[in-house]
Amino acid sequence: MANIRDVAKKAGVSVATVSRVVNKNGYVKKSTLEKVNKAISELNYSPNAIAVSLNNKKTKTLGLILPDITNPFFPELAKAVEEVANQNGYTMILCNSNGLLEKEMEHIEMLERKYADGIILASDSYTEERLKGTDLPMVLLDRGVNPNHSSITANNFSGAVMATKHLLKQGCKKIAHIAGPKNVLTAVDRLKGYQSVVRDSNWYDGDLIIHANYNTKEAITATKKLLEMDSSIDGIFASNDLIAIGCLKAIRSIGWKVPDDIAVIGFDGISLTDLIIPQLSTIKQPVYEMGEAATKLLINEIEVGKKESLFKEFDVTLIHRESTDKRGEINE
Amino acid sequence: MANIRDVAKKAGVSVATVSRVVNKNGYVKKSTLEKVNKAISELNYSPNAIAVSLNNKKTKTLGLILPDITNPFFPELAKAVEEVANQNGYTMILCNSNGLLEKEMEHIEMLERKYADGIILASDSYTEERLKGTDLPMVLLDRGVNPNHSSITANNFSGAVMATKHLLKQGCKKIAHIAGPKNVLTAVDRLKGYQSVVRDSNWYDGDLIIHANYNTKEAITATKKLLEMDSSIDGIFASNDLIAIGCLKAIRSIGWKVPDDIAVIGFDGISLTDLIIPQLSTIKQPVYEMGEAATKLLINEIEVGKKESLFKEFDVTLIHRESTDKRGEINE
DNA sequence: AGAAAACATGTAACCGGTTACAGAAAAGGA
DNA sequence: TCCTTTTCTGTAACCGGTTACATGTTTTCT
Repeated sequence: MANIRDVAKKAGVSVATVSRVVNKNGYVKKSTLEKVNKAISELNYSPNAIAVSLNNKKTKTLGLILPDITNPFFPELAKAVEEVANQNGYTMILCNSNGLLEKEMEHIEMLERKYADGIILASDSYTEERLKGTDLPMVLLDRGVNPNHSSITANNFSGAVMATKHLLKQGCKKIAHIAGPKNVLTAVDRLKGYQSVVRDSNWYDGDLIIHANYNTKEAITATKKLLEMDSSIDGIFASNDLIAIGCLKAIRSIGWKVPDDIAVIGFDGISLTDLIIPQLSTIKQPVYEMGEAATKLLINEIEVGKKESLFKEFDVTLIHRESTDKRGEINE
Repeated sequence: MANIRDVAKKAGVSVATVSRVVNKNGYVKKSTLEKVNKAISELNYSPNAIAVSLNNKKTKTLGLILPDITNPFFPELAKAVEEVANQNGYTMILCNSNGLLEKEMEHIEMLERKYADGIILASDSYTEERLKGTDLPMVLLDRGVNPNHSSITANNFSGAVMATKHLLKQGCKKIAHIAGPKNVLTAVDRLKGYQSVVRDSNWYDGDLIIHANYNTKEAITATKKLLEMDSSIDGIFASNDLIAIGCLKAIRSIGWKVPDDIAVIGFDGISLTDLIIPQLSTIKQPVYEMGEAATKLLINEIEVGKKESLFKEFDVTLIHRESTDKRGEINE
């Protein structure tokens, strides 16, 4: 591949002039410009991005670190990040941390060595102290307010409130909550939202809360355990959609009917919820918008610098579908 | 961040010596090595990957271009690629082409400029001629044999045969096929597999084949059309799982029962098939293994060079679940 | 002991760009 | 016309590494 010296030679000018033409800065006589452009197109020259990066310490590369792209919540996020990045001339490196702090740190170090310009970190496990070594621009997803980094979140608390109230409105008399892991911020907020609604009900009992990881398998066991313990439960608010799907499977396996015997609502709004039967009610996060906002925020920090950490919280919306439709409000 | 000259100065040696220590090549006296290592750890030095790349023209970066990470088939592939890449010290750039040739070419050019070491291309739309400008190592997914590039495929034809025969064995008397787009290779192979089994049946008719894109929405319309046209159809082989899910929804909306009135089988084996109700029978591709193989092949081509193009075809497996279980073979 | 081989380290060119600086040419102003 | 300003272009240092080559020091072997 042709380099800048080849072009300079062919055009009969110096490399500096070629550089000026390519970057459209400095003075260049019209006739020279034409000569250079001719040489450029004849040699099919385009500047070596590595060499450029070595100079300006910018690679036009963003890192996206997430627990697991295989978790259906993340592909849409990744897509948003990639698209916005591309629109701004950036490229996206995808890293799976499997939720491991170690992996996260490895990835961050790698991205630093490779001179990534910034990082979007969607992490369960991150603790602030571990990050302080890094001075790369970084935007956090789902991490809550934080003095050093901007962050993007959905309103998990109010979403949980909506979900729980929705179950009540549908006529549920005893609502259980399958919560996510105790150390995950979003799970904690959703749990708090649930509690804030039901705490003062006469049927409320701490045993109605059971913890599970954000996946289907564990949710099945948890649900069975829950319903064995108390068969008067007629509503479940699951901390995310994958858990909710686990509920649905467990419920079906013991022969109960959804939503008549028991209503189920999830959280996240992954597309799967629309594909399963019965269709799952859920609290939808504007995932794409969140990824978009995170990326724009990051790019802005990279390009114009950061004044202060921003904390942006997105509203969630209730999607009412079959799995909670005890009152037949949905007409297909 | 400290650079090699800082380390050299601190250790009282030349940069060449530091480089030798870092890369463990050439001769270095034990005492010198210790001095240098001390300086390295004190300064927390790690070599600038950009500068290294500028020298050896290798970035330890792979590009993965795929139509849409949002399509549930791809996250697992992406994960495999990322994991294998990481294990070998590579990093993965993810690119969505949205199935557009233009976008694909843009991404390839960008990856070239950024000195990616190789590309894994999972493409529907690619045509050989467009690619000939590139001399980057490249492995193709789902593209069939090809003189210039190695490729990884699943055995789509034999999978389609398995699916169709499975429906027959379950007692289906008239099997329709919802095929994927005509210009997509995998879709064509699957169609051929279907035809090879049913061609000579007395009930066979070209109208039993209908085309749809690889998504749920179109599949719903297609299914309804199909069943309106011929209500004696009692089995559908869908060209992929997303289409199959569309079938399920359409069938349900007209009040038929799966699998009693009609059996449905998909293709791909995405995890969704296990989560929906009824659980979907499908032909499972070993997606992770395919991504793994593609990445290993690519890295091998990058590091040891390529002798010839390899064409590796993976076997698929039938997963028999509720959606085709007309004979009650499955005991839960 | 002397020569050859192995070990140890530094100098400087190079990868492919950008850019500060300097000098020359053209344009503008008095 | 002469001086100042603006335009134009080239030289060379620099970004942060790697490595060929030269040179010097030890070891090893006869």
